[in-house]
Amino acid sequence: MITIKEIAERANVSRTTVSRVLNSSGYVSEEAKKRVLKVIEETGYIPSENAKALRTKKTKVIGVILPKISTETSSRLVKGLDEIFAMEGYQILLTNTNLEPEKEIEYLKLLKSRHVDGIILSATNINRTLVEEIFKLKIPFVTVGQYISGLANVLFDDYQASKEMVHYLIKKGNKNIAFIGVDEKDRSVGYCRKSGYLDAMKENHLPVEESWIQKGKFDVVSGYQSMKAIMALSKQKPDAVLAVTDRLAIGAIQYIKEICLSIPDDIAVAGMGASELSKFITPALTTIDFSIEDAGREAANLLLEQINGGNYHETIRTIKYRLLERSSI
Amino acid sequence: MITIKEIAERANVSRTTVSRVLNSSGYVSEEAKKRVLKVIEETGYIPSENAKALRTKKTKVIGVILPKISTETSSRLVKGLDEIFAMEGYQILLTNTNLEPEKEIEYLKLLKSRHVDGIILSATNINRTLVEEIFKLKIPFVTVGQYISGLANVLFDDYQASKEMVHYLIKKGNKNIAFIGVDEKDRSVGYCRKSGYLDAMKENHLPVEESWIQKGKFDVVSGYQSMKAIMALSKQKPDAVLAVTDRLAIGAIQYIKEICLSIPDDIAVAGMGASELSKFITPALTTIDFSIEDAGREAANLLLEQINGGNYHETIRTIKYRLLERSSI
DNA sequence: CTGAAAGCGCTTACAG
DNA sequence: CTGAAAGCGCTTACAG
Repeated sequence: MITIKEIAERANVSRTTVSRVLNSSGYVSEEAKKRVLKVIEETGYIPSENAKALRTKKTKVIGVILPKISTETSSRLVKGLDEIFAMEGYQILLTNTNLEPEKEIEYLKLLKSRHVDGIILSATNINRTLVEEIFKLKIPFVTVGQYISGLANVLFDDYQASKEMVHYLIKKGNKNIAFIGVDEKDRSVGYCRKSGYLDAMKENHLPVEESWIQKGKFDVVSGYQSMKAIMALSKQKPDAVLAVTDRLAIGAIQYIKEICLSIPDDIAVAGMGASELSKFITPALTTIDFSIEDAGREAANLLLEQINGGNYHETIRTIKYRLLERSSI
Repeated sequence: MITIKEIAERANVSRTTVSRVLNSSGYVSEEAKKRVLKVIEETGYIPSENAKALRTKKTKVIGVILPKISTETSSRLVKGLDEIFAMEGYQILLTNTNLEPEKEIEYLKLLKSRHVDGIILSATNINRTLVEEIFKLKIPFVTVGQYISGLANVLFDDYQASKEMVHYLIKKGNKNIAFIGVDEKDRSVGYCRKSGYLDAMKENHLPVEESWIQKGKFDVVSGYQSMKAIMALSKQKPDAVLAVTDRLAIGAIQYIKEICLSIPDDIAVAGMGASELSKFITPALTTIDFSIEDAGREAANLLLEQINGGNYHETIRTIKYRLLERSSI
């Protein structure tokens, strides 16, 4: 491989001078500069970022920790991140925990060892050891999707979104509203969205039958099963259902169609997430768009602020969601 | 930051010895080893991959160049890649050209400057300069999706898949089969899939009306428009349509529904790509699953072979596709 | 305007 | 079994 040394020799200057033209820093005579540039052009020399990083302590790479690599959420988030980071000349080092919590810590260390300039964590479940490790790192850090005290957070308004959807259902004439959630260990999707539902029902003095509340697992099949359970177990049959995820909602729709009830006349269905799917299924699904790309952009900007300024105190940015009215309600 | 030097001092050994226990290489007495390990534990020392890479010329990172970051194809590909690379301790450095050809070359250089151990290129349009740059790089390299002579290629069987789908359409009783394609500059999706269609029609002695062949742009809207054009311009109305992409097919379905024709009775619709969408729209779309994850795994393995063995001659691996029979035909 | 030299944090012959 | 020293490819005070 060709190095700065060789360029220096060929151009008849010192490595210092080559470095200066490379970084346009310090004084270099036009003449010397021209010679150096010519040699670089001829040789196709590309400076080693690695060596540079070792000296300067800046790698211009950002580590991203994802819970799952090929979900729509992950790819929308990465898209938003990349938009900002690419503009500033940062690269993204991708890391996928596959939902295994030990991997989060493993990757935290790995990213540290690679001297990334900052880390973005798309979190699902937060535990104490993870948080401790994050603080040990002492590195620019932003988490998105789950709140971690003391850090920079980009959050979705899970509680309000869920609440607003219930209000919307009620406004549309529904009263007996069932709910398909997920494990509450997932604080945002599991706990907050359920709270929103419960509080909205309470505010409207609407009773909630215990059997109306079922728990699924982020996939279509468990949406189907949850809906089935709701219909089987409830005394008062619901006239609407809110699922915390579009896929869950789609599963519910499948079951409702199967038993030949009509949507939204017999049962209205609400999803959350605004997946691509939601637009094209029949009936088109009314859902919440959490604007994941915005979250990505916001997170990138927050991280950049830390990298450049060094503002490390707790920050919370809540991303605006939109309720997409379609035909399932 | 804490370095190997400090560990050495604290453990009362040389940096050499610390390095040896870090890499379990060479002889180290149990006693010395124990001391070193203890200090590492206490200090939470994490060796710098950067410094290591500078010496060893191995970074354990793989550069991936994607045409678009948040498509289903990209994320399925990355998933496959990650499965293999993660097992071998490689990280993925992600790079997104956003379909701008100049960026491909830019990122090629950037990845080189970061001393990635190899590069995976998910290609769309191939041009001469790009190919030249790739060869200049002299670095383990695999392209997926488009053939580049002299390199390791992971390809989809676009021609055969398209042909088989037409045969299937014919077997199901369709004769007048229209076609929605894309620009033929995209050799795989545009050119090969169209050839497959044309040849299958010819083999079956089926005439093709010029107006049956329309060109879209990878999105739902242009599928809709293409279908509209087909219906408006054709003398003999088609009884089936093959779209080279599921999104195109979904656009076609939208238009067909809009003019109150029934699918598949009046017009059968075939897609390609096996997007998530295809499963859930009504009617469920018959399509081709190109097994993108397999392609990712295959590409990763090919690259690893090059990295370890240094086998640089042309290779072609064609990934098996599956025809998914659903209700749109 | 220019260059010699030190140093970033590692690994690896080499000598003992 | 262990360590001194050189070197990976850069940048950056410092001196001139």
